[in-house]
Amino acid sequence: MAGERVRVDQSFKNKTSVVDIHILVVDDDTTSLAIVSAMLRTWKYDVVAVRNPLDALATLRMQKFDLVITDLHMPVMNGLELQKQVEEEFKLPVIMMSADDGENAMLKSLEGGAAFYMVKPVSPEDLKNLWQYAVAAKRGKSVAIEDVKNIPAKSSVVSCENKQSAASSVNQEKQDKKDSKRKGAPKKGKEDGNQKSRGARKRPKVVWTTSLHNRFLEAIKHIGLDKAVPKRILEIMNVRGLTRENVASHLQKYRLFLKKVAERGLYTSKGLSMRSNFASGLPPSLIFKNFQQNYPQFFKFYIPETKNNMGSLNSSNAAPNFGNNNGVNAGIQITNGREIIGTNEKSFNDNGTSNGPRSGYGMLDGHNDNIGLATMGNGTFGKYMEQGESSSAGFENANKLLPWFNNVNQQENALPIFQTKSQQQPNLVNGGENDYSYDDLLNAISLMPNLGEDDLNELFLEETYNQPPSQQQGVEEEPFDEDPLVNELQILELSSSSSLEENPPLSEPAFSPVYV
DNA sequence: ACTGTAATAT
DNA sequence: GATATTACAG
Repeated sequence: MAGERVRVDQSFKNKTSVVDIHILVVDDDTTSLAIVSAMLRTWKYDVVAVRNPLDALATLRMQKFDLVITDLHMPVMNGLELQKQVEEEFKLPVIMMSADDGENAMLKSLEGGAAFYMVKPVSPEDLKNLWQYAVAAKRGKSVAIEDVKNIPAKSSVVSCENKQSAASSVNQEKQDKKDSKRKGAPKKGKEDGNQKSRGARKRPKVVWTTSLHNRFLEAIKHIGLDKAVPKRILEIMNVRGLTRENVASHLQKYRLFLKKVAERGLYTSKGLSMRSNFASGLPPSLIFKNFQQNYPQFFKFYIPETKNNMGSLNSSNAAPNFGNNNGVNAGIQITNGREIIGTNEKSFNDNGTSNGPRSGYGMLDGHNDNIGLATMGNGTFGKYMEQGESSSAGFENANKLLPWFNNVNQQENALPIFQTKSQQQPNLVNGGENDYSYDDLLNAISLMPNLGEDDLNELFLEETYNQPPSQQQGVEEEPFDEDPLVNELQILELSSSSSLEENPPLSEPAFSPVYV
């Protein structure tokens, strides 16, 4: 039902026109309705016009739309009420339209959930770029909003991706970092500014779109976490124009992210944004399903004998080490906010060179949204360990665990992950082992401290806007160009020549990487 | 030759 | 703020 696709004309870059965006226009004023509809059609939108909200709802139930534009003031049901209903039933973005330019009406609409507010009379220009709302909503994230003017800051749709990791108040542990390098003298005898007019970068910046990042994640998964070094990732990603430096930079950031997440215990509201760039663009449930399918063997726990033994883990139970040459032990490190179980604060920043305790960052699988789905409540680990007495949310127990994959030694690419409720009690959840439902997600999330309603809402929104393919009805899935602006990066043809046989580069790219 | 890390530039 | 570049060290 809500899984229809939005196809963006490849040529939109020049023509600024969009095809296949279905818009429902609702206005009791026939004239206004006709004008707006006509204007929308000039921009090549597919438009259906109805005169009252009830008809609108009926129409929505019969036909797929990407966007609803409604007048605010209407009899029987006003635009706000309609928006609520549309939101609830169809999860479509609603754009409010009204001659009322009062702040009150605008704020009410936007706060009520409208994606945008347009004051009548609307101009063609106002309508030109509305497709971006549809696309943004559909993808649960922002797109490159280019020409839309006056985007209200409160828009719930626009740029929701960019507000990732807002606070990030975790920067405290790092200031005392003895600033070893780059301190006094840049030895390299290039003191003065002989900057060779580096104003123009040879290559523009790579935009790490979700898809490109997903490819990056897939490459890591493909290679194996501990072997995932820039050069190798680059090979596997197989993206034309992408440089090792690009990958290294991104990998650096990615690791920082992982570290942060691991340190924070994977569950805080602000620290783990479901919309992080490092979260896969897939909906959480789908991610999880995928993960389960891809790594069924990983859904077991290893329970360490004691706490604080991470640094002395022997080879048979060591966490995967993907800090390849610096002795960093990677593994999920559950924190209770202060102490990191399995290592300790002192050793966490230890930069020594001996075999002593090392800190590290937890590694997640490429679809690290999984961490957000971890169920850590009471009973979750009942199968594997004795439960404490806590009857609260149950994190106490979790703090005593150091779960990661049971095959950590067999496979170099072992990935630590938490177990889900579904995984444990497959028969109790929707009767299907592989079925991760909303309830499942909600259940898991709700057991995590510091997750507010907003987070849940976000999750639901994302889930809704990104229906798994299996739930899409009769809509063929084609690669979606999330940012069709530029298309310079191309996937290289699969070169099956060299030593990549066992791990051939990814093929069949499903994205359009871009430069900026 | 390559990597990770961090500082710094764009 | 995200990404690139650079320096440095291993």
